[in-house]
Amino acid sequence: MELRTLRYFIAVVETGSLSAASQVVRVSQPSLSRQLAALEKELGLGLFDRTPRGLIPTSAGRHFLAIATDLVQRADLGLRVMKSEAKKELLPLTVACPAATVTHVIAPFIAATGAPIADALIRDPADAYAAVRRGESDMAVSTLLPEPDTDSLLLYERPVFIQVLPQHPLAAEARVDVAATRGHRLILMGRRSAVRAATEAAFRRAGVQLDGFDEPESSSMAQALAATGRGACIVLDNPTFGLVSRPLTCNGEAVTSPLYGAWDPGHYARQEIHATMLNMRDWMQAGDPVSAAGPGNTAEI
Amino acid sequence: MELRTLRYFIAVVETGSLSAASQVVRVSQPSLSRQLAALEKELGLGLFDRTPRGLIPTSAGRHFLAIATDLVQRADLGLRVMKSEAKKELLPLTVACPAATVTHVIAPFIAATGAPIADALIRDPADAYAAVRRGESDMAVSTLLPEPDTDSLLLYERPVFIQVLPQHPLAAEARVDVAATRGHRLILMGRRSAVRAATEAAFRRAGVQLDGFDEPESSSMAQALAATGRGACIVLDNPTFGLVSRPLTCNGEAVTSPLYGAWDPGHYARQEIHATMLNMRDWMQAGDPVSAAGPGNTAEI
DNA sequence: TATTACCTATGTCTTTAAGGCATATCGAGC
DNA sequence: GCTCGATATGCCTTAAAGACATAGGTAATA
Repeated sequence: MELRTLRYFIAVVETGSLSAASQVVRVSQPSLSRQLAALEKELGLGLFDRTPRGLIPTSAGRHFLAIATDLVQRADLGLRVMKSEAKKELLPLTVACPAATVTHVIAPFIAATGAPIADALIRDPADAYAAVRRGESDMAVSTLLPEPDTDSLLLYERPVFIQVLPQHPLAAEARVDVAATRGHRLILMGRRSAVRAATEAAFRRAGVQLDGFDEPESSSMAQALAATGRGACIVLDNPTFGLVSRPLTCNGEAVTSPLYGAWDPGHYARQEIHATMLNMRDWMQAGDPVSAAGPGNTAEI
Repeated sequence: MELRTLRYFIAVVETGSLSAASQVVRVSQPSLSRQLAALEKELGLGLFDRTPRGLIPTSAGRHFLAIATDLVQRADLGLRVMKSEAKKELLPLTVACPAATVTHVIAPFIAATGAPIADALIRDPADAYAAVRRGESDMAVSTLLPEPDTDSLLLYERPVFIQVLPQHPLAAEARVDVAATRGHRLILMGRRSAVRAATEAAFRRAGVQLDGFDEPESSSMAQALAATGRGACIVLDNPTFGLVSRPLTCNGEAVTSPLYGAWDPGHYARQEIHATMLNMRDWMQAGDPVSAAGPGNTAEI
């Protein structure tokens, strides 16, 4: 069993046929046919059911797919790690996180510190950790609580902002208490987001009724922005361009939503990932451009 | 980079020379020389310093060794898992645990349930978890608290026994309270064992002074047995052949020491390992031959 | 029902990489 | 300077991967 064979196997599962896989791995179809047969013989079981329309993996084949992808993924990762070591530079890391986190956290962090983050994959908060698990990225940044079997870190307790058009009455205040939102229409983004949970908890704590945010528009940023034109307020952790952002407070305390970093404890470059995450945490806590911004600064955009 | 190459690389690191490694992997020395050179070229860095006395790995080489062994180990494990699946049987598991655990727990468990445990590696309690981490065994059973990044299970709270010769006055009691040991010489095995910790805690709780167990003989079972001839009492969780074992109690409650099971959460057969561990736990809790034994039964041997 | 259009499997040949043998080379120790 | 034990290299052999042509089989379709 060699890694090459495993790559062929994976390509066949993914494409569903030898002919199609042969295009992907740039090897002739007969060669694939023979090597798969040899692999099945070595393992002692059938990995595919052959049909005239292609190959469909058996249950053993699906099981082996998990093993094979794990191995190939680790091998590629190992190669990446060693090659970066050869160039005597830090391994260029990739991070999976929501789109707003890229623009508001990752990009400024890279700009400020030169951290070795080479690419960012846009993922839902709920899918960011899964991307790490699938090996698509080296680490994840998300608002959701990391799963217990990953290495993780609380990066920052990010303030939640009330975001309105400049002419909105709430824009006159430096900070907005939950009680002060009474009579205003609030829009919370996402059905199961951490910001929504933190906001709902704050309103519950303050004993203030909260309504009007399960509307359909709450899932679309464009519709939410349109609603601000009709006087609505968006509740979000990342300031929105064109709106004035005012920290939301509850009994004088800022309402916050956590931001976590997570990575695979079995990653060959876990030390470097851990170091990068610690840097990101320190950088955010020392002077997150968002939270440190005064009313006339970044938070105003 | 293929698995074959990685195996060669590992053999060279382990033997320290191409000539010696060529004996191990049954490939000629020149072939190894060439393949290692090709590997170094592919990675873009030197893995070894060549000396007239052999090859010594560079720091990059030592780093790559960790990656290579991890990959090869997982590949072998994957092959094992698939082959057991091919034979439609459970994967024959191996367990690392202390010697006494084999005779008193693992062996009776296999005999009673037919669990798929094919082999047991004798390891110190402190080294059992490390054996799993090194890939030497699929799971570990130990008295020590498992490390947080492994999957683990509390198997059983095992009673601690006072073990004496049949003619010893304490043998007349069905159970021995910590207070009743006053005036007797106690021997605790091991300097940092869980049984010692549990026993010391029980004596502290009862306010009874405990002494005489930091003697040199406490580390050797043979010397401890000899001491019983001079009236001493051994404190252990596993009954000892030739001695009478009486449960140790503290304020009426049995003094116990925990037994844990642990395994690698990334193991390809983690479900099967988990199931086996759950079976072991249920079996121990339903009727551990040691704890269930009356005074005239197993505990008497 | 015959045809067509896709598949996969197999026979045969080519190419490439691994492997083996002999030997050159090198450095430490005597 | 010589020997010994190591690695590296030239040259040949072998085995496996790969390519090409083609056989065989099934589903959709005329």
